[in-house]
Amino acid sequence: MPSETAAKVDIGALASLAGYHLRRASTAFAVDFARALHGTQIRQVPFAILSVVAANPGISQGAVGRALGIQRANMVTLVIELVDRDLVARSASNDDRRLVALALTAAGTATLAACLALIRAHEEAMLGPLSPLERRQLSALLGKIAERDFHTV
Amino acid sequence: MPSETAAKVDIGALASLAGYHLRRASTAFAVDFARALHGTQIRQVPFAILSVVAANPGISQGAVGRALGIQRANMVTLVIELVDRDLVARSASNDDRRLVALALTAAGTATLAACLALIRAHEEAMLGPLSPLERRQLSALLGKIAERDFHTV
DNA sequence: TATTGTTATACTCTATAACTATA
DNA sequence: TATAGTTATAGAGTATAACAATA
Repeated sequence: MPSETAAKVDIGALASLAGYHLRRASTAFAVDFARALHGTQIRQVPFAILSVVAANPGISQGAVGRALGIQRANMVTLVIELVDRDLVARSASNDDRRLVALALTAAGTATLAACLALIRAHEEAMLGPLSPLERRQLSALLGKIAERDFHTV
Repeated sequence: MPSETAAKVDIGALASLAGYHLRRASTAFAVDFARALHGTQIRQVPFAILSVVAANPGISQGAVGRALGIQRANMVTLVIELVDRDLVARSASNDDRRLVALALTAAGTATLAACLALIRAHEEAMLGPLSPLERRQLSALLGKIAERDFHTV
């Protein structure tokens, strides 16, 4: 009987946990993000890096990681990917030769803009059921939660 | 100069994206969940399975997966882990011999209760900065977003 | 000593494809 | 033919430890 579709199962204690709903909503966004940006080959985390580098030309690799909650060790592979795709350029800092300075290439700037347009449409679709007031409320509430010491993007 | 602590870097366009804040908040919850339940060896996804099975004794493995957005293939390993730890018991359904019926063992019931107490404290800490009204608002808003066809936990 | 970037490695979660046994 | 469970495998994100170069 194919008419059994979605049986609406009771999820128990889970229903009262904010962490669970946060996880489901976040994953839903991630899935739709991947769908919306499939053509660009840009994923959520690399996009976040592009956004931070664009806002801070010459920023060090480590500083980008700290801003996004990405560990040093994991930044390496992510940056290499962006450099290999010619979206980000690396240069040695003169002041402190331990630092690697990052900046967007022309292609990186163009890609960021193109992605942003796709992401705006994706967000609009995902937030569809929310009024402008509710969207502001959501942002404010999430901000209060995540405004701490966290690691990890 | 160690006083540079958290340089408050501008994250650019990211700051206006609900998906980004959702991801950060969700990850923050996941990290603290792992910390709070470290002693129990129970992770977010296995806990979700325990919760659904507890609320629906005898439910099939596939139905649990559909309720939580976990794919059939991925349910297998997760259920095996819970069975190996004697938290969940499997039995063959009489009506439809393709189905595997799941139920909590006594140990599973006890573990679920113990985890829930730890999770309540963890949620209380994570939602600390939110008033009771704001918590209800957050739940309602997340519910509106995730109330769709999604897959994936 | 402390920090940056790096390498190596492991674990969790998620995804797809193909197989079997039942229906 | 369709579904449930399974197996195998891969990709993405995140975690820790240890090393070299530099401060």
